[in-house]
Amino acid sequence: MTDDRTGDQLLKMLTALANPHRLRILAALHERQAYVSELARELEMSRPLLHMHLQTLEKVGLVVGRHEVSAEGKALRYFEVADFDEQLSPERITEAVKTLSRHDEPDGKAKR
Amino acid sequence: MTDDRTGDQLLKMLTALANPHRLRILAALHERQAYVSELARELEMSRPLLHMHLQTLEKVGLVVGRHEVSAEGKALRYFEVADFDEQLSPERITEAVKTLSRHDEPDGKAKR
DNA sequence: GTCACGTGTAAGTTTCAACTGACACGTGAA
DNA sequence: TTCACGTGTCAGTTGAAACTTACACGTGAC
Repeated sequence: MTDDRTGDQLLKMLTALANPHRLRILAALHERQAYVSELARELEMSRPLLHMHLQTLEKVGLVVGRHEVSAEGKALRYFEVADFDEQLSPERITEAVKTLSRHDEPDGKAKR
Repeated sequence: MTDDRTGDQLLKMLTALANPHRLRILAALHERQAYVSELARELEMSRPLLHMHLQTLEKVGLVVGRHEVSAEGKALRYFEVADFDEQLSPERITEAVKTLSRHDEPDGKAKR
């Protein structure tokens, strides 16, 4: 499950991780899951900004969100970290690059 | 050597890796070392662009360069990949974030 | 009804990485 | 002396990511 990740997927994962806010978010959610506003307070960032970063993380599967209704009837959005494990080494990268798509060739479905 | 990497260093490494060109560069250099112009042809990218990416990679230590004079007296700049091995998991990230510096507090040497 | 707290998102700005094109310099070979 | 090939760097453009502000909506408590 961790080795059949394509180069494109690895690149997306790296892109998602290459941000201090998102690293902090992952660390915080690893301690305990939380809902958005709660997490925004804890990390001292604006809620829209956190929302954006959470979307980025969720899109690549590093985090999973779910809806939950609190006892007071509030519709909360809880997030928790996904359980990933990637290795970064020259060998691993060389392997991944083989399945990394190029965005310059006119043979694909790109506009030509 | 791989565990005492601070959060800041990890972030820099991730930032450097989060780019398709740089992944390709690492893969190519893992196969065999090469000098700049040579590599630019192989990867079909402009030399200034490659030069820039190589600098980025070298700055974080993912690649090391050295000067070498060819038989014809050309001063060539050879690069090879460094031997790195980093693990990416929620645990590892949580650990790294503890040593991740914040850039919003006025206690540092930042302009205030 | 209005406040406090939660959700989502759209619009606009700012910041920065990525990229191109051009210049400068050095060498050996024709 | 000019060409082919190597090096390095700078100035300027561009496009995407990051971020702020503001709006819209829903609920239970006062």
